[in-house]
Amino acid sequence: MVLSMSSWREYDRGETLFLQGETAQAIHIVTEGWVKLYRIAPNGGEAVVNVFAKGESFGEAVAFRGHAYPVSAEAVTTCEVMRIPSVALLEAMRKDPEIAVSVLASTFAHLHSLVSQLEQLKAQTGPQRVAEFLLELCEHEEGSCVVTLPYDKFLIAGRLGMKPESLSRSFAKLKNAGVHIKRNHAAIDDIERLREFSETDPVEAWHKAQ
Amino acid sequence: MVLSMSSWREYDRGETLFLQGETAQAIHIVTEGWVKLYRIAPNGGEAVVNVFAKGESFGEAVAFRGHAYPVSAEAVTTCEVMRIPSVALLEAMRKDPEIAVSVLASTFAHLHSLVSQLEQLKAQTGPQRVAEFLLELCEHEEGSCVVTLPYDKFLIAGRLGMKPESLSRSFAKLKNAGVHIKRNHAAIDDIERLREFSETDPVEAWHKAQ
DNA sequence: TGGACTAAATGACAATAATCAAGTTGCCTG
DNA sequence: CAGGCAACTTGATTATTGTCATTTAGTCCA
Repeated sequence: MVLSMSSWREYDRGETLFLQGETAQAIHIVTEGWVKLYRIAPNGGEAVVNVFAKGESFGEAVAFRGHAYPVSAEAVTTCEVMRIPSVALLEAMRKDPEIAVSVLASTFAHLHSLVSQLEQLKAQTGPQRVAEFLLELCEHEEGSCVVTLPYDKFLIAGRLGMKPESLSRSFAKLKNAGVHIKRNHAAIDDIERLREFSETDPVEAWHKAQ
Repeated sequence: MVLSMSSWREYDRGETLFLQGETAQAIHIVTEGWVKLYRIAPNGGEAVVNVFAKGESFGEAVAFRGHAYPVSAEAVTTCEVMRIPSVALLEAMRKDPEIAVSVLASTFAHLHSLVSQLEQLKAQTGPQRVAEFLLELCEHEEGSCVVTLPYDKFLIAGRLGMKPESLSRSFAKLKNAGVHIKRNHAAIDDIERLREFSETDPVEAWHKAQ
């Protein structure tokens, strides 16, 4: 039932899914590619709020009330997105409250991710945020590994609240924590060591980075 | 029904309502005073995520899944808090899906507030964030007004992602935008002018602040 | 193979915010 | 009213980040 009312679309890189201020009438699920949520401040600055990958959904909380989107969405790669009209999901929710609970759970995940970002911005230095970003990409908890940077450095910088130049310098500092960047791959010598770097006091971290 | 299962408690200033990592079993509604939500980063830094006033609720999204709180909560003034066990609300939601929708709406409000904070941190300078904070306290859209700072400056600084000293200096810079601080009151000469300050380009704002 | 384009790194400098230290100010209490 | 405490302000210095300009490297395509 829900599926029957859903539509499905492809977007090219750079294409806009919706703009902040538009009235929300559907929730979106990324089925392929990457979508970024960003916000333009009145002074013109862009803040990347989140980047969603395959399987993730966004816009739940907004759509239900027909509020205006607080953010804009843009495809950062060619991608496929499923669109579920909010009326369809609302109806489903009325029939099965379990659905309501799982929508809430998903919304909570977003809330949690925003809280994490706030913590990082307020309490960590640039290189520490980069370290944490890399750690989240790792699949293991220890040892060494090589991760692929999921999108270009310009976007990563935005996501971490810094300029591309600063990201570049952060990568340079992380060499002392055993991280080597080559193209869009990052080789991490020792995951534990990198985690320690991201968790130590900023002033200590500074000495280590020298 | 829901109310019959709820409890009600007073907290002294500085008392902890819950700590991050604890399992959530209830949502909280502030009926008097102020409660801050904060998060301690692994490196020891504290990030104030939000400060809630009378009438506001928090913890909805977490409680439903019995997840661990991502943040800690502490009373910043003496306050009264209502506690609704999540089982009670879950049951109510099953009976009346409308409740689910309104819980989602409230969760969305939090989500929106977090997005705003991210935007401010990523795209605005310190003084601009302070200006915006003051504007949110104003009840009018234009003209002049006097607002009362809702909590002490140490906490305001934390909420805005800066050190108390920086807040102090920001206030000093805002004198040029027609803001005068006296004790815990801020007199704003011209709301429009202050808004313009918070919305102009950082580099322009700098010239104006000289 | 050789441009031409783009992404990224680097250097020099300005600007913003943190840190440390020293004053204020107001308030409470004996 | 003096003394002491706590919150806040101010000053001097350092560190981090942003900005602008330039260089390097990689990729595409004829």
